This record gives sequence, C-alpha cells and structure tokens, in this order.
Amino acid sequence: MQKNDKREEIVRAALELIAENGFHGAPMAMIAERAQVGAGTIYRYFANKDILITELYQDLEQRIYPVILEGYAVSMPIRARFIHLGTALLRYFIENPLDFRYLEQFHNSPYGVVYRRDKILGEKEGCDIFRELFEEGISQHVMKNLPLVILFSLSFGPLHNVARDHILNFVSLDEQLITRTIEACWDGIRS
Amino acid sequence: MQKNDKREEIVRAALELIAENGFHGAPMAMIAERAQVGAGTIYRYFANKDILITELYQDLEQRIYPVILEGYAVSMPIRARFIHLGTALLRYFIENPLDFRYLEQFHNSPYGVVYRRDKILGEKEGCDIFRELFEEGISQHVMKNLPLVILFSLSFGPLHNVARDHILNFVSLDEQLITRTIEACWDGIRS
DNA sequence: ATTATAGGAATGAACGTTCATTCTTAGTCA
DNA sequence: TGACTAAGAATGAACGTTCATTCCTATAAT
Repeated sequence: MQKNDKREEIVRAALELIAENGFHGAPMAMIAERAQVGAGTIYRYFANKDILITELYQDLEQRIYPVILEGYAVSMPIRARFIHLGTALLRYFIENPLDFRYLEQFHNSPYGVVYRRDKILGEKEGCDIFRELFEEGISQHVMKNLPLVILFSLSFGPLHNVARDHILNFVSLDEQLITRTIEACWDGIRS
Repeated sequence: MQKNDKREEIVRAALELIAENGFHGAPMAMIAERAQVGAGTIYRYFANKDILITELYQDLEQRIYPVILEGYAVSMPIRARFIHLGTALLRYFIENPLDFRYLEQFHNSPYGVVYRRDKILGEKEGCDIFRELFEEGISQHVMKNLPLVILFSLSFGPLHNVARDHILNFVSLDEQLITRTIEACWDGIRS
C-alpha cells in the first residue's frame, strides 16, 4: 500500500463512521480498524482527532465546489443562477449521502459554529459564490431586501431539511421534486 | 427542599448544560453539581441519562404548545394561521434560547431521528396543528401541492436557521424582521 | 547475486482520563 | 426504632493518545 493510500483509507473510514454515527460514535480505534490500519498510524497523518475532522471537512468542500459550479456562469440571470446552484447542491447531497451527513454533523457541532463565525464575520471572501449572488440579487431588486444571513436561511434551511428527509427515507425526491423545491425556495426570497 | 423541587432543579440544570455544551458536554456529575444535588440522587428521579434526556424533551414540548396556541383559532384564514404559528414559534425561540438550543441538540441526535420517524410514519396524530394546517392549505389550493414533509422543510428550515443565527449573534431579529422572515416563508409555500 | 544495514513507517498494548452508574454510609422524618 | 431519602466515593467501561517495538524497503558492501 502506498503512502497516500493509507491517508485516503483513513479519511474514507472516518467519513463513513462519523457520517453514520456522529463524532462520538467514531472512536479512533474504530476508524483505524475500518481503514485496516494500526491505531497509531492515524497519528502519523493527523496530529489529533480535531485536525482529522477539520481536514476532512476541507477535503469535502473542495470536492463539492467544482461539481456545483459545472455549467454555472455569472452572466446568467439571477434566478437561473439560484436555481442552478440550488438544484446542483441538492442533487449532490442526494447522490452523496455520506458527504451530506458528515457536513451535517460538522455544522451542528462547535467546529461548525467557529467555522460560520469566521466566515460571516470575516466579511471578505473572494470565493463565496452565494454571497455574491445574493448581493447582486438585492441590488438589482429581484430579491427581498433582507439581511444576507436571512436570505441564506431561507435558501439553505429548506435545502438542508429536504436533503435530510430524503436520506432518512421520509420522502423520495425525484428530479421534478428537486426542481419544485428549489423553485419554492426562490419564491421565498424573490421580491 | 421538596421532592418536586429536586426533580425540577435536576431538569433545569440538565437543560442549561446540554443547551450550552451538548449531550457530551453535560456529564451527570456536572448536572448534579449545578442542581446542588448528589450524583446518585439523579437516579432516584430518572432511571438513566437517556430517560432524563427524553423526559426533558417532552417537558419542553408541553411548555411550548400552549404558548404558540395563544390567540390561535382554526377559524382564521390559512395565511393568518401560518403567520401566527410561525411568528409565535420564532418569538418563543428567541426569548428562550436555552429551550431552542436544547431542541436543536435533541433533533440533531439519534434521539431526534427516532422521534421524527415515529411522528411521520405513525400518521395519525390528533394534536398536530401544523399537519392539519398544511393539509387544509393544500386542499384549499392556497398552498403548493407538495408532499407534507417538503412543506414542513420550507417552513421550519428557515425558521430554525434564523433562530440559530440570532442566538449566535449573527443577526439581530426585531419584531419587524421576524414578521418579514415568516412572510417570506409563506411566499415559499403559497401557490 | 547475496547479504548486511539503516531509517522511516506501522503497529497495538498500555496509560491516564473521563464518564455513567452503583454502592455504602449518613441523615431525616414519623 | 424503622423506613425512606440523599450524598458522594467507588467502580468499571470506554476513550484519545503515546511509545517501545517490529516491519519494510532501499541502498551499500562483499
């Protein structure tokens, strides 16, 4: 096994176990076992569990961005851009339930709060597509003039809930239902 | 101290600690200390931690229902009923951040999933105001004809997000912003 | 071509800590 | 006195992390 294979195996195992059982249901010993690696080996790649968790999060973000940006262009009209990003994100979550469940765990934990605080208060973020879209939407008067944070909630709140309910089998989303849901979100934020 | 005082003190302490630090940041010993009670005493009132957690949840639900139903009547028009329940709930969360944070912890844990599964699959629930409202809204064609679960998400998703952001100080909701947010939710679900 | 050696990678038993729960003792009514 | 209640020390299981040791592979020496 190559060096990178081990790191990858550890990351994969951690993602699976944490997504399925939460941070506290994924002891390092169990992660090691599933990765087919000695318990101590993990510490050759990650200084401690916290760092494993946050690096895994960053890995995930890097994987998602290119997927939802496929076919996206700032030249498109605001509504089309919103629908594109929303449906792409929702589709990604549905197709990658483990990723979704991990992100959920992360955001509902102290890690996530720190992360959000940094993101929201550290105002300047070049790479934040959604902020850009919302700011443009407000200034062109096609979106309600509400605080950015609230527009975020009106968009991602339903998206997150709906993805979770699909993954837990409380509802079965097909392509049409995905579109209708995101269009409903749009109805919520448009002026 | 009366017998019931002790139980109440334990419940209060548990609510505070779990809301602030999560289930794993609220060891029984710490709960006992904050309740000014011996560690063993808790087990006279609750068989184990799981039962303490779920009974605390039920206590909370019982406290919230009468508050949001104040001034509510099934005879009101659908939209007015939705706005009433939404704003009342959001106001309650903002005024009782500990309660909100506890509910959040609960729903983002295995307890919450079991609870939701029971509620959604055990279709018949006499006391479920929201289900009643949504079903009526759909049949009167004033709401989008989407699965109930999705209408729930479109309503409670934003509500939950916004309450959290307010409590974390990412936004400051006043009475006007509360109304505008719930009205935006309505725009999302109305046909 | 074979053996010897070095050094980094991997291991998993062991450690110290933390936690939920139980047990023993002490106190308080009636 | 007897029966119930409270307290907090004791217990054992589970966890993250460490570290002495083993394993592997690439190069050097013969």
